[in-house]
Amino acid sequence: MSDLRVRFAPSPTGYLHIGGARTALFNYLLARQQDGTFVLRIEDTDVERSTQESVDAILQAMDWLGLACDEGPFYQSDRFDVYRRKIQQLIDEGKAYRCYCTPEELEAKREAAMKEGRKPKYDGTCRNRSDQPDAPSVVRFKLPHDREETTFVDRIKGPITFRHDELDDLIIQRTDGTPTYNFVVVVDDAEMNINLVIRGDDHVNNTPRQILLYEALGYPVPEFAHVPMILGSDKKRLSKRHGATSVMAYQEMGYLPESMVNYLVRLGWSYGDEEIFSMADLIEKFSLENVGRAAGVFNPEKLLWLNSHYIKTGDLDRLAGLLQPFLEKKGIDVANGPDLKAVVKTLQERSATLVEMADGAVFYFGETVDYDEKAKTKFLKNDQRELFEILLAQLEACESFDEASLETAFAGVMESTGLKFGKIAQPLRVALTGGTASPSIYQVLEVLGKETSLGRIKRALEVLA
RNA sequence: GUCCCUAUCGUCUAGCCUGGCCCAGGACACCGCCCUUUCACGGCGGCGACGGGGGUUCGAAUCCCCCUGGGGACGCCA
Repeated sequence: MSDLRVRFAPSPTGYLHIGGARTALFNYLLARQQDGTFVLRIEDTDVERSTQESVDAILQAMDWLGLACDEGPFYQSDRFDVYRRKIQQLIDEGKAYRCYCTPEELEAKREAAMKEGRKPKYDGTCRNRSDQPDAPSVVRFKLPHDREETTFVDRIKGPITFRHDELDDLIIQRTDGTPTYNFVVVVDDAEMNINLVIRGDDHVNNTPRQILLYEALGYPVPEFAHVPMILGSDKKRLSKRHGATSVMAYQEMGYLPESMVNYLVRLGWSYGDEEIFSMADLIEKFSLENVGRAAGVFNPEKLLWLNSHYIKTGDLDRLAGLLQPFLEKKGIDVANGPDLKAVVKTLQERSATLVEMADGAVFYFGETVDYDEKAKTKFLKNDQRELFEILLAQLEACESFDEASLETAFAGVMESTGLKFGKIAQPLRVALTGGTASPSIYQVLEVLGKETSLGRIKRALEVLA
């Protein structure tokens, strides 16, 4: 085991979204690759907005993607006493102080600053006061001014420098006594010995003050790697109006987890011209050095393409198992039909999602099919009566319904009717499947089986008009 | 507004560090052709980009500067 320790630290205020999943994935890949440790920490210091349902949803999504953690999940809500001690320590050392300014006062100052074109910062009103009014207070970190700027070398973006006069005294404890994000993230990452923090780009601005906090607390400063954001097609931050952003929504839409993993990793990372990566490939090949520095646009079409690839090449047994719930959701009793593996085999080349596959599979189940109206009027006409009767006789005589004997039977039909294959196949397809698009007619016959196939042809004979 | 990040086809990207092999390669999408019993798959081909301006250099997508565009942050959210 190497000493690399990384973590994923979602806040449980909703489902796991695309962006979070990618961050989690990058952490996971590096941990596995370097035989390090992947820690999962639930950032629920905002007691108001955090829910157990969200925690469960996040855990479920990570499980679906195959991102198992090595330690955790740890909950920050279990650790409030640790934070309280550390805050007291800072106060005792004169590195933090109580501030009695009200939210209203602060808001007014912010607005005024913005209006004057200044960066809205806390003005330090309470920084040096010695009285202790009997009023609600927050605790602020006293930003050290012993140097003018802080620089860190981001593993993805390179060196980044912030001048300290851009920073202000941030609140580390709220009026209600709970600690804030920028404080707990430092304490926890330090206490959990995290030495590489991989997180979203939106945190670079927090990094310098966090570094100052590490120093004030006497902790070693970890390395940072800030991964770019994911945008929607309009280059705005990805949100629900761009479509589904929840990882699990894609499972419901019939996506395979490996498609999502493959897509997510290629969004902002590349390995030459390669497009297809298994988790094992990624563990071997992933590197922060090849992660791009600019934000990327989420492209559902490419995800769909990857999904069709993985369905096309997927294991039949597994796909059958994954497909079953989608069929059941449509009210289909899979026991009343052919072997699911055989069904999948006929459909995997023509389905981009499991939902599509389920749609395409319904005709295999049940005694009869519902005819598509247009298909029926076009192909189930009275002048096809003779064709169907010959078809019926030839297929009846067909001992086994394998491709070879079916071909023989069709040759017979073509000979006695003088029709081309297409003229036979299309009406038969409608009789068998109810529609004009399906797997190859031989496959359909074979999978449906002799009894069902003949039954459906007989029924077609009854409805000819 | 201020600060930070960023910039190759519509999108994801290779190339950039170590200038010439790049009148820029791959993938998705799109278009056409082929294959074909339908729908698909597949094969072949096409469309399509170095944001702009200055430098440096014999030579720049590659190095430097400015501009512009895009994103992010500026919370008693994380």
